[in-house]
Amino acid sequence: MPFASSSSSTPGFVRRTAESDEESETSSSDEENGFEEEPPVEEVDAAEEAALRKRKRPPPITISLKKVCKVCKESGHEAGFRGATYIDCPKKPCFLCKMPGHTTMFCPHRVAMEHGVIPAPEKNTKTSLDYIFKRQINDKIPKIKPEFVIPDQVDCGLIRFHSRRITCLEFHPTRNNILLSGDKKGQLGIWNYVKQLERTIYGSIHSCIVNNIKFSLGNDAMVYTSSSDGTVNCTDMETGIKTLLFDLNPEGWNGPATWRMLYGMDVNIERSVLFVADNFGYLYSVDMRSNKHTGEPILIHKKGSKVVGLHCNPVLPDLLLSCGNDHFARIWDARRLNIDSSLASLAHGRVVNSAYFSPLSGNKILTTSQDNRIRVWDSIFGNLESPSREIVHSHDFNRHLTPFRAEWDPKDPSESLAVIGRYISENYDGVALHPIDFIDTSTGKLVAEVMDTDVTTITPVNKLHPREYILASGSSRTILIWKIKPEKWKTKTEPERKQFIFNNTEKKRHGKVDSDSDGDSDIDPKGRRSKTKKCQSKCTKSGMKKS
DNA sequence: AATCCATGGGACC
DNA sequence: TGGTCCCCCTGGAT
Repeated sequence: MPFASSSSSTPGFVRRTAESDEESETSSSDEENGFEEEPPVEEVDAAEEAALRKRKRPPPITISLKKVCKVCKESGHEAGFRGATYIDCPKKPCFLCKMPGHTTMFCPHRVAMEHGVIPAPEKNTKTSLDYIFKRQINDKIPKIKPEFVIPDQVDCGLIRFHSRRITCLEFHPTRNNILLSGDKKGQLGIWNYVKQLERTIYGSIHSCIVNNIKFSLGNDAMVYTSSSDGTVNCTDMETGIKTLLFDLNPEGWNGPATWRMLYGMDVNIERSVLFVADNFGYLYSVDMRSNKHTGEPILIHKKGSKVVGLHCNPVLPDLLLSCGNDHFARIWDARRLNIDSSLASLAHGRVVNSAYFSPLSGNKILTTSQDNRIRVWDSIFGNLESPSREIVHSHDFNRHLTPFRAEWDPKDPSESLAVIGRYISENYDGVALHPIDFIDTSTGKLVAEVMDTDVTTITPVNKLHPREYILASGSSRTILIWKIKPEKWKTKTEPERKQFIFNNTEKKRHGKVDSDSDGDSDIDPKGRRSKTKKCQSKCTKSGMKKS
């Protein structure tokens, strides 16, 4: 059993570890009057003019007498945070669904905490009873699809031993308690999350971003990593000794026009072939027995564009799925790879961050695109012209974040449940938090969301354990482990949405702790006690490190 | 404490 | 095809 099994108070599961996270509290302030602290109008204009002069541009010819919107520079409204709620610029398209005519606040696809994916305008016209009623009616609607389980209780632990942001996570294929992590700097972390202090970091595996961590069947002591430094390495987990398998930049750095980076990687276990793809659209195959590059590089996406991801079909390993910056995901027969030989091209509105075959049957495809849509194709043997469903979800990202990827729950027999971090924040009791969403991809419904008041950063990297009810997340430099108690998991046909808010500081707990529950907080977003027990805080005062 | 910047991607010219 | 500017939620270095 992970998490040191002990009693329900989980003493072995230390939330804070030595040297971990002094700085993690920085952005937790939530002034309700941030706008009142803006400098006066004259200063704003002076600063703007100075900035413009600096850029050697003519000064503005108009003098605004009011505060201006920082997004559109017009007066009359202001975009930005009001407390923990972000107010959109009304002149811009909705930040969530990208359609004009409304702001994120009133987007029909808004993930609003009170009522799932129901359009937000109802927010102000209905009481919560209406939603309970509606939900109960909905529960009566029969479902054809197989059942799956959603979390009912979660427990959380975190650690910070990377020095840069986490870029990828992978559970060890056979050792249940081992999590591997890659970071922006090129380091590889190995963490036994049951024995908190048992962790290693290998600092010289790569020289920049680790984009993929994979294992090959047969030797689970060796871990394969690909990186934006253009190399694939095979590292012995025990010794940290690495073997260079593949190097796309043997000449060294000669500028961005020639520097090749590896973003996609997967292993065809049957054939012992490792596929990697670069930022110029090319696919490479490496024989894992001889560690030799085989064949010629093949252009699989628009020339000069980045191939973002690769995935081999779990049932038909010769089927290869790729996705790229050219707005396409493509299916290939790996035995007959050549230019223009793709079996299917799946069009997307923007860059495709990820594309995955479903983990059990391999028959479905789940993609995440920067157009803020998760797409599902229900059968690779069916019509692939258009997706079976498009789910609007906030995962637009800027360059400072690891791209969001919706990933299947490998344990869900119905191949419906997926997990993905959310970009847009919600106001959770005065704090802006970015939850991790569990989505039923068969209906598009949000069935659960988890977040921690100690982690105010965005959590783009998420990985579900292949066998256990555990979610690993990477949020900036922090790695989180969410344990979803198996005995508490419910099987449901129409899942009720669950929130898991970890409220770990005395400040945040103030007045909201369920005194009967041994320190477990039990609040809903408005600070009222909720009907069901939703969240558990495992951070006792003694377990916390205070600066 | 404020500012800079990383080698991103899109829109627009 | 290339240059320029813009961007809601970074975060380390200076």
